[in-house]
Amino acid sequence: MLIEIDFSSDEAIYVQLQHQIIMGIATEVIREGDTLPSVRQLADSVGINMHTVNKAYTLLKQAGFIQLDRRKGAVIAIDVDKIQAHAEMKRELRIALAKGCCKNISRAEVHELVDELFDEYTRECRP
Amino acid sequence: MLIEIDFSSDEAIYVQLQHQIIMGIATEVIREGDTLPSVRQLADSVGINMHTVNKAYTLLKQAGFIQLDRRKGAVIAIDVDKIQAHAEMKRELRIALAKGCCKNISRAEVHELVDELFDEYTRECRP
DNA sequence: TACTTGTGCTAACCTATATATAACAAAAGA
DNA sequence: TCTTTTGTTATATATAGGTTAGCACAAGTA
Repeated sequence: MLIEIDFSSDEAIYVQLQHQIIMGIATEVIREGDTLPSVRQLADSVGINMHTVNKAYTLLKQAGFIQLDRRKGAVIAIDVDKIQAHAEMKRELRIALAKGCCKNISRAEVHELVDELFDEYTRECRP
Repeated sequence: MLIEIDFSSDEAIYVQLQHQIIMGIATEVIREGDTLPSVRQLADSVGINMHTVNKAYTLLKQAGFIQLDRRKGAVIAIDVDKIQAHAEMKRELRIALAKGCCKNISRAEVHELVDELFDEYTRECRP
């Protein structure tokens, strides 16, 4: 999986790493059971410090996206907690949608945008 | 408009201020033309520094939610740039929805959530 | 044995956040 | 006119977060 970091971005490197790996799972570039490069390998290939990668991996583990195993390295393993995931999404969407509402973006336009984004994700999202 | 700050939150105070004011506009607690308290008044009433409020106001001005006038103070004035607002929302939703997709939250469930959130906003969102 | 793995620790550097204090010109009100 | 309040700018300080560096260890691999 190709990972690219924008060093001029105002987003922290470890946050960018998390986002790219989550996008990789959603778009099925990487799938359950696949392994990510080790913290040292990824740090070397991207050109950042080992601890920055470790921070991203640790947070992804806490969020239930990967599991860290000394034998296998970082393995994609989704721990589905729909209650928590739903609550987290609601919290994140509340402000984003309010901003759009202030800017006269209609409910229908948001629905269109959701469909557009979901079409990017090839991963099967079960109801 | 009542503003409450959670000092134990990991969100910066000036970010919390922005969010609460944006939510206030979306829920029509404050409307176009209404004035916000001055930076010093709000700082005093909330118990924070003047510069923290000023930072929030300046960013809200740059984002096109308020206008700062030496005579009237901070006035709610929406500068609608739908192109930019749409792009910004798309960027913010991309990661949030990808997370949900990984956690098996379906497209339909997201649509429900969008409707649920939009029902909180009483402001008329024109298409 | 030699190597790599995740993990833990300390230290240093830079930036971001928040505070305090001060000062200024423009506008409002008395 | 005088005073007060306004947004704005500036400087300084303290704390927290992000990133890097180097070192070390136990567990697992080749």
